[in-house]
Amino acid sequence: MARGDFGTMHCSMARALDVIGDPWTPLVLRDLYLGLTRFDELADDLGVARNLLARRLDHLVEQGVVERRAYQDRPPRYDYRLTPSGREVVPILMALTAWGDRWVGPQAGPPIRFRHACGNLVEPAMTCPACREPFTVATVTPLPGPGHKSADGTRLVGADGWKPPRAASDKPT
Amino acid sequence: MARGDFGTMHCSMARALDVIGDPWTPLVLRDLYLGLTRFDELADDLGVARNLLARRLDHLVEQGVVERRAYQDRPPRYDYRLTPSGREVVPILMALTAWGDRWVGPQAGPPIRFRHACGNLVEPAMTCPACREPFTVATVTPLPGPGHKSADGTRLVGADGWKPPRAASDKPT
DNA sequence: TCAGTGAGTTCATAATGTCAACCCATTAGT
DNA sequence: ACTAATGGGTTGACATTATGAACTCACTGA
Repeated sequence: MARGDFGTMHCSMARALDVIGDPWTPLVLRDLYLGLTRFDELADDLGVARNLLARRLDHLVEQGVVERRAYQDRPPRYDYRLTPSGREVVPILMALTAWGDRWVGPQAGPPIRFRHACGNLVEPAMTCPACREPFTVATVTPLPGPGHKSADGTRLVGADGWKPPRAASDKPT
Repeated sequence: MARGDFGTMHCSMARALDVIGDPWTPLVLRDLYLGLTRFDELADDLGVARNLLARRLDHLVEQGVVERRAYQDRPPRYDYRLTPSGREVVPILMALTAWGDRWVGPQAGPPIRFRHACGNLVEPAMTCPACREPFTVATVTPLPGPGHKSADGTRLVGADGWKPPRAASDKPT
């Protein structure tokens, strides 16, 4: 199984990873979110090799996450913007950033925080929209959906007696 | 800038990506969450090269996201479990899965869904814990935090007049 | 005319990933 | 006692991908 097959796997996460699973890609998307739009800005800001950045951007455009548009004609010049699907990834990147702060961040405290329109300074976390409680492995159960096939790592889903993973420090059963 | 430097960048997301940014790693963590624990189970389920899986697991153990423990002594046999930080990544993976369903998933519908302890079948989404509204790029503002340094892609954060990215279909200003 | 900008491309080299085969200690089957 | 199977890897050859620097090409502005 090679990385090139991610896009055809019957697994939504693998398919998502095919689009944004490259290590540079989330950083590119974050920069587009923060307001950088041009090739050189991205290359300079991230320090990524320019040919690699070109490939990543092409891929993101193909996948519909980023749009390439001309902002002048002579000479032709382009910039890059998030599409609706691209904008929907951003909160996930915020959650990832918050996780990084919590567990592997620099000692000095979070370099970046987020304020919601309601006025609150919030730590991005997954919350159940219905009851407002945070999602954790202990309070969420995976179930087979309409497109479920029992294969490729999802075969445990929906098995009778499924339990959230034991804490690493728990005794084996 | 090489991928090897991600762990030392002054950016919580880059540091998070250093830990879980490899394309296989989220799939490994998902399998551990779903209940697989053994090397061979993971290798067979994912189809990942075994030496690569060994390296990924070592890295995850080093970073404290996964714990390796002996479950028998003769012959020595080990399994892998999520640590607290590992369990905290899982909701982010759920969000990624949901994004994949929405934008790049198979036509047949989501292969997997999630039920919260409150009884609701929910689409994992980032929600403001205070006001219960979903996070979007339009309702969240990034601000410099206590550990902020103006460098490496975060220099736009907190700039006066920062605005969420325009829709790709909007006219340029 | 000459330097600079923006958006890349090309090339040599280095690092990683992939695949198949192998190893080792033990247990199960015959 | 011999044989195969299990589990958790390691080794090595080969293929793919990433990196970094230099180069291109079409302008623009001084």
